[in-house]
Amino acid sequence: MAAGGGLAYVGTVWPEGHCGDVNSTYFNEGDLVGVLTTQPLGRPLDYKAPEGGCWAGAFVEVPLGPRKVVGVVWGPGQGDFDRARVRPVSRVLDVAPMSDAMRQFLARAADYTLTPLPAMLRLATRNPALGETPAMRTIYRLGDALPDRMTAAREKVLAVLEEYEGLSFTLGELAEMAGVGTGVVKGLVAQGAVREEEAPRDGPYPPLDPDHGGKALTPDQQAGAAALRAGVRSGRYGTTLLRGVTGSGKTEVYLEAVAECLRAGRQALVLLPEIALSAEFLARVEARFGARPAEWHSGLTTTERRRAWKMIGEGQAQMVVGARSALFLPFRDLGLVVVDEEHDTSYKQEDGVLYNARDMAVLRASMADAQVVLASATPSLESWANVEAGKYARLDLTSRFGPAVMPAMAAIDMRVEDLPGASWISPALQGAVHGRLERGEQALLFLNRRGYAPVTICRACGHQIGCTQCDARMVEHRFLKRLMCHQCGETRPMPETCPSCEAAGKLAPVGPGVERLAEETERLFPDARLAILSSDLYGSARALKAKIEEIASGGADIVIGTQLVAKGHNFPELTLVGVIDADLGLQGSDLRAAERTFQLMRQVAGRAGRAEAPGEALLQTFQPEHPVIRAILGGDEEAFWAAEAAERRAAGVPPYGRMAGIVLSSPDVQQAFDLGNHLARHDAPLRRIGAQVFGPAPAPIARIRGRHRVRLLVKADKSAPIQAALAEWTAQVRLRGETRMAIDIDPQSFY
DNA sequence: AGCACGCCGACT
DNA sequence: GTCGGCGTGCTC
Repeated sequence: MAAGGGLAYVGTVWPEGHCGDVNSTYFNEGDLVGVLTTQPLGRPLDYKAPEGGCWAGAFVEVPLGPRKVVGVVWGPGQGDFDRARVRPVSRVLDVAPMSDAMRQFLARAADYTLTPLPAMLRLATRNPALGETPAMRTIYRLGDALPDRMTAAREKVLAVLEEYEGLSFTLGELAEMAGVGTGVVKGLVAQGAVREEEAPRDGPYPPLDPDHGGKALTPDQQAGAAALRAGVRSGRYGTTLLRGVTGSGKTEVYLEAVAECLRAGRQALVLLPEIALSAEFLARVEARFGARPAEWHSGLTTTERRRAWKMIGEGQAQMVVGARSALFLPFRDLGLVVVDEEHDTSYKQEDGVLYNARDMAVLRASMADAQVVLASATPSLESWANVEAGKYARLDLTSRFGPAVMPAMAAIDMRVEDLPGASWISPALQGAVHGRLERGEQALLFLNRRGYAPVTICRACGHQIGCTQCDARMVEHRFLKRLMCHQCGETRPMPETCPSCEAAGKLAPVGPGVERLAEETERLFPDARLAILSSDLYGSARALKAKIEEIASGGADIVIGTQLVAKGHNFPELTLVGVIDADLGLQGSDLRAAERTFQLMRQVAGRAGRAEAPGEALLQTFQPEHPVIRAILGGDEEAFWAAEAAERRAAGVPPYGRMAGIVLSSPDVQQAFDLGNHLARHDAPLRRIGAQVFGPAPAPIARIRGRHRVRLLVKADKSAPIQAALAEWTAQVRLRGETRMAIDIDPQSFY
């Protein structure tokens, strides 16, 4: 820990023990060190250690050509560069060095994802102003002298300082806590009874108390909590799949594991999908531990970001609640990683690097002797298979917390419902909604499609309006009065005439989006208060979260939402969920279509009936006999997973085989295809490990932002060393001009 | 990533 | 002649 609670900042000498690594190396002045920067050079460059030497892992500033860049001392220098041209490290930055374990983790993660190491380092240092001296602020502490005249106001100020000795307050904070004006504090300063000090703005986070506010747990929860606590106490790596239906109290259970981790003096990380990172969740953590944890997500300001990054690196933040990139924070001593909603597909996305946060969490934990808890109501097939294979432990929370039960689920067979054109709410569903409205309960109509209508067609010539930059149709957003491409985000005004045949007044919307569904709902239920929840309707994540909270507190009778309503928000009044198009996710030939639809439908249905009133979920479908629809309705999850697993195993695809997607993109289709064909022909490195190449073929979205995309798929045995083979294979080609190659290990979709 | 170098088309 | 296009290569 930094001396003096973070006061001894400037010029801190990071001692040996501080790194958390017993065997970290020290380099004397003039020694050759290898410094890794975020510049895409592929490997560390040699520099001379600066005056005073430096530790391996130190953050440094080095000259690179005419510039100065930030880097990390990765290890000893290579010594293969003309010694006379080696330049010295400019300076060592005043932040905690990167631990050996963190450097190893980044290296392993880079190997796994076939990402250049500098890009990996960028993920771990994507935070502001490391090189700058920290901003200071004035804080107020108890002084040595007594005031010559004691008043009631002065007493209050001194009482606050005595009660919270060791904590530091700004002028405003102290005055507010004492309930006095700032003049009183200033008066005490003049008399020496209160001392002014300069302290870094980046202060430690308030301590969390593992025994602050434990809730009474059900026997089921107690058993789960005990098992997780034992895992944390072991001080070794282990992964547990914590399965429990919505409302079964998973959060309470894993917070007990966090508590045990805090007791052990180690740091805990809770990963959430970005959208689920809500004030509600943070309030629950605060209620349990008596103070707010550190946060890490895209909405932080530069100052908050730097404080979190530095304090986590010094072990001055015991718990971090964050989105997936929090996995790359410089924890001193990580003892537990919770991945909540572990099946969520947003864990696998581009941050410049293609990685799956769930898998990287397991990798990082295994290298840090930490425990992993994967929590979900509907686990991914990967995790299910890892449990079956004995790699993960499994805990099931079966009973729902409180009096509510899982909603009754039923299909509405749309083949026999009599629906006029341009309407999507069947009479059966309308009836159910009426019933809920009469009882003063909330209903949710779920449609996983943003906008007004997914297709705009010309009734004169049949033309469908597409994006000029992408191979995708423009989606009408009536709220914005524009057409929008959901691939590149480009918008343009809704045209009056057909762009193809120029006929006027012939453009017609086809199919529903949530906005159009809202229109129909308004017609059917003119007296109900409507709310639409769609990620594009609110300017910011903050505004969206505010809207969600308004709805949760009863600010709407009917909620119309896209999939973001499925993600971990409590709507206590909600008792009916109507899925407008349960077949939507089953179209196409994606390998994971069944799994995703199953997860999404179960999750959405789980929104209904959390509190006292029993819930009901109705699925509108044109194929009620479809095995996935039947599995969703039947609720036999084990049977569904087993059947799905058997199919995947037979096909030799993930999680029973390994796959990689290679996307080549270029403004010129021919160049992308030529490169793809060249790779496909020179597949010796892949054949050697028994892997097959499919393609090249146009990618699922053949053009995005004006770049044509060509895709190759590689399929190999589970045990085959696919990364090494892919590296050798792709090294055979050199990318020229505008052509780009992206390698996606374990892709989420396999069209 | 930047930034320099260098080798070919249309301008004062 | 020379300004400037961006392909290629280098950065310790």
